[in-house]
Amino acid sequence: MNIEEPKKPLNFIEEIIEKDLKNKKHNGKILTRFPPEPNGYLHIGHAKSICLNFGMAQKYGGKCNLRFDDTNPVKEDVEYVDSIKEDIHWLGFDWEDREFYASDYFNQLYEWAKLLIKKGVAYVDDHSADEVSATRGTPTLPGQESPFRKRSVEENLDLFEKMKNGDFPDGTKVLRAKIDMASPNMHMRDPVMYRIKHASHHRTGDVWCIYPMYDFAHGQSDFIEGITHSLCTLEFEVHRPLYDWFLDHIIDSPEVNRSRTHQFEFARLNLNYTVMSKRLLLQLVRDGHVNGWDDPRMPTISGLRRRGFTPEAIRDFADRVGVAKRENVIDVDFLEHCLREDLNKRAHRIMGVLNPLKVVIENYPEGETDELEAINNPEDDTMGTRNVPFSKVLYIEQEDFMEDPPKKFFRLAPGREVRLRYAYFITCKEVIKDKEGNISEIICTYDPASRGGNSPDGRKVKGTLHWVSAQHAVKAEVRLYDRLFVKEDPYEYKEGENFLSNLNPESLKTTEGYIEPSVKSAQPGDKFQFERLGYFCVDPDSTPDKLVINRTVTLKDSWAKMTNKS
RNA sequence: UGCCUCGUGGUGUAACUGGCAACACGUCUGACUCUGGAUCAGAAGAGUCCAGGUUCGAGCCCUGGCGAGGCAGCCA
Repeated sequence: MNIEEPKKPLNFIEEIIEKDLKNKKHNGKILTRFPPEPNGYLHIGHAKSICLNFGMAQKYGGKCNLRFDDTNPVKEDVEYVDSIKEDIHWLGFDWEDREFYASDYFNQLYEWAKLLIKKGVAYVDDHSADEVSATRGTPTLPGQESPFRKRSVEENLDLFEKMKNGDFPDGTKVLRAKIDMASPNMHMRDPVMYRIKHASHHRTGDVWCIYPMYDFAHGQSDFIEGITHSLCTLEFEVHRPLYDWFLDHIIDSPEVNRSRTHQFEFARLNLNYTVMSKRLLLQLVRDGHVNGWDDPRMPTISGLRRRGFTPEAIRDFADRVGVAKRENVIDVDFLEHCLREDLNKRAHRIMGVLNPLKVVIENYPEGETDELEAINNPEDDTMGTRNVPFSKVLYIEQEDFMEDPPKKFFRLAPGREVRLRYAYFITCKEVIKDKEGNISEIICTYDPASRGGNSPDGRKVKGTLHWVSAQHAVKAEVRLYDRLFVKEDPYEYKEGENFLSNLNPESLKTTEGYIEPSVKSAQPGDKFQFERLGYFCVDPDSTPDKLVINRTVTLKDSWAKMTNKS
């Protein structure tokens, strides 16, 4: 465990686990589970839960199960099962052979339902959904008992079996727990345990036409698997009495009961400039506001992966935001900070120009090419060096030249000398404009003695620019992403509007970039830093003759910050 | 006029279970630099939602307010 000096403070879950471990509550065992419903793609909020559940298991020498909460066949699909498994593995976690489904337990659940009927604490209700709803009361008003509540055990057993056999159409009957229609906790007002759905299930096919509700499946699934700590988000807090109630009525052995599973709730992750609801994410996909679940602007795991995030960065993020019970909204900047920190250490550096400005080196021999050595990663010299070709015609970034520069502009301007990274010092001699007066190219001279980037006379230049040789550069489609929403809180909109009106119309801009030839061999998923610009990765849309590159995140830019202020 | 949970710098998370609030991110300085990146050094920023109470002493305990979130699917 952790007996070391720095001892990071424990979150409340860790405190509970350590206490339980000390008291040998579960015979010193820890077993958690990650229980997604396969009805959508996983997002960064799930990543927090995955990291927590697998992380606790790892930290305390336990295991973590993967269990699909597949109790509602009409919403679920294998497509989602597959994507969820892929995402969890990609994040770096493994459930080994412990891949379970709530549907694995349908038989057992059915038996337990009959047991509750026999105990007189469950009954078949003929009410329609509307009637059930109308008699449930409100949070401030008690509900009314159903007239079917006092059916005999025999009748209930018979009816329930007929429900199972498919004798009744959808919605005509439900099995309910007999608890307390006046309970201040709505979930205890005779909650529905089973409903009829003549729908085929992605795993059990047409074997069943009645399906258990979440509340009647989750706690028991935890119990069957021997989960010690069932971690979920805050909205399930009010379900806990019910979670316990079902178990109370199912477990008859005091010894088993002593170490049985317990639910603990933590606050879900929220990010600003982002929506996290599966329903809304689905809407974005279905209505074509983004290009699929893995659109790099989506907060889905698959979107982040395609955007160029690393699992390490996401895990670090999950670790650093912590776990507590209070509502929180985390700055997306912090997520990006964690990413930059990771990529800074590992990303191969190359040069690429996004908004090219032609530079002609007047005194450089026509047709000649020079190979200059460039460092692949200044943070890690084991990554070595590469050669970058230099020639008479180059591209630099438009923003790196100003005809009439302000005080603190360190880059190129008429008469000024700057360094081209790993290459030469150049001095701007002339600015050439087109008929409209736009700068079309600039003429410079270079100092051959500054080859490699330093001048023998020790003179200094204030600016260093990235560049690319025009004749050697590889063209690529570069996709520049920005946040999907313009508002910090996308749910804040005017009356009559919805969250879609907060979509950022400029969340994706595409441009043609010129990149140094070493990218030619890059494969989808490869990540690198374009010096001075940001981190980028190769998109799977790339083909052998067309490179598509995503901008993952920009570098911090203190010049931009300065100019934005004034 | 119900129940549950929560309320600590701008944002998160801590405070050895009562000893005058720490860490990270952000912000602002400065140093260094062949990425205006990275790195390094430093600063500002909360007196812990409010009001009482217990105590020598409270962010931690008690009482009462106020505020936020959750709960009325045959969704999970």
